[in-house]
Amino acid sequence: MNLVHESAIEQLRQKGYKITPQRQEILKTLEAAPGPQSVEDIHRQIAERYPNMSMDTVYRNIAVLLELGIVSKLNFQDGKNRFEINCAGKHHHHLVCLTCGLSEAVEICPFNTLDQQRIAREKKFEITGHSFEIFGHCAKCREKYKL
Amino acid sequence: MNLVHESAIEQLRQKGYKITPQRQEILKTLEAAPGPQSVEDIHRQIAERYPNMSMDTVYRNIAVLLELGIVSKLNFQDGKNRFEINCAGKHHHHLVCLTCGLSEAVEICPFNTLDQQRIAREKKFEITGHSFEIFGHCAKCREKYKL
DNA sequence: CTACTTGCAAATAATTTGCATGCGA
DNA sequence: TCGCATGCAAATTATTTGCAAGTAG
Repeated sequence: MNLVHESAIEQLRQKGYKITPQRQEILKTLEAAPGPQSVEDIHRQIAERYPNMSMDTVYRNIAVLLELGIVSKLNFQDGKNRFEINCAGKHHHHLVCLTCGLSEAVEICPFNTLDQQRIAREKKFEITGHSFEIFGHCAKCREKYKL
Repeated sequence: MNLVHESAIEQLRQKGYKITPQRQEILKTLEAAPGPQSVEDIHRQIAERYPNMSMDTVYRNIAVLLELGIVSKLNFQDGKNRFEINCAGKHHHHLVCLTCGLSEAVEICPFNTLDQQRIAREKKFEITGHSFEIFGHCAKCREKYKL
């Protein structure tokens, strides 16, 4: 089946977390998502099929998935965090439209290994991650609102 | 006097905003700050001298300063936004310690003009800004908690 | 004087937590 | 069975907004 899914489930199991239907739904939703999803987004999608799924379960499970490094947290400056599943070998960042709020992935990552090593060495700082988002206005909004 | 301060005041004036003591205090606080400040940080510092300064005034004025490009908004993944004054010619980013929450500025910006132009062209995306933060553990915390 | 501002309080919005019940291993 | 998980509701935290009173220009 899906390798990402299997590996996530395996990691959960190994750390003593139980494989509940809710957890699986959250994973499935993130896997199927076209882009980063907010907790509300995730909840809404699952609630269509499981009306008694609660928001806090999403929050709690996202926290677990973050802890295990299965998902990443992104901030698009609109007051809510968004999450996306980490597909190995597909490191990327986002163009975030400040007008419509939609985001698009871009493959470029300007933060190269050399710079990382230099900073780690010079500052004795252990780097665990980085965030890089590009803000602006997308083609559609520029056209629509004459930006 | 302080050039940054003067230019900020001038911009406010030109846009029809009034130069209230509250606004000046907020600017002074940001100018004197050693790093990005949260709204609460700013409020606390001013409240020592002006006990009836309210939080919402800080929020409202930060919004104005952001609008005019006088300050930048930063997100350090801890649930609150932080702000810092834009000193011309001193573009930089931050090392954010996930243990103690403190940040340190680094001069490097990996996002070069060429990449910006390429993205703008290829995606027809108008870039207005970007955020780049490096997360991890600082030297002090690594020592203290044996990370 | 007059429009922009402020302070207060109440309203939102996002996220967290306590607790009794439920369910995977 | 046993401990992690869940759902519900209440609590927190960050931020926004309505409104009457205040003040810069």
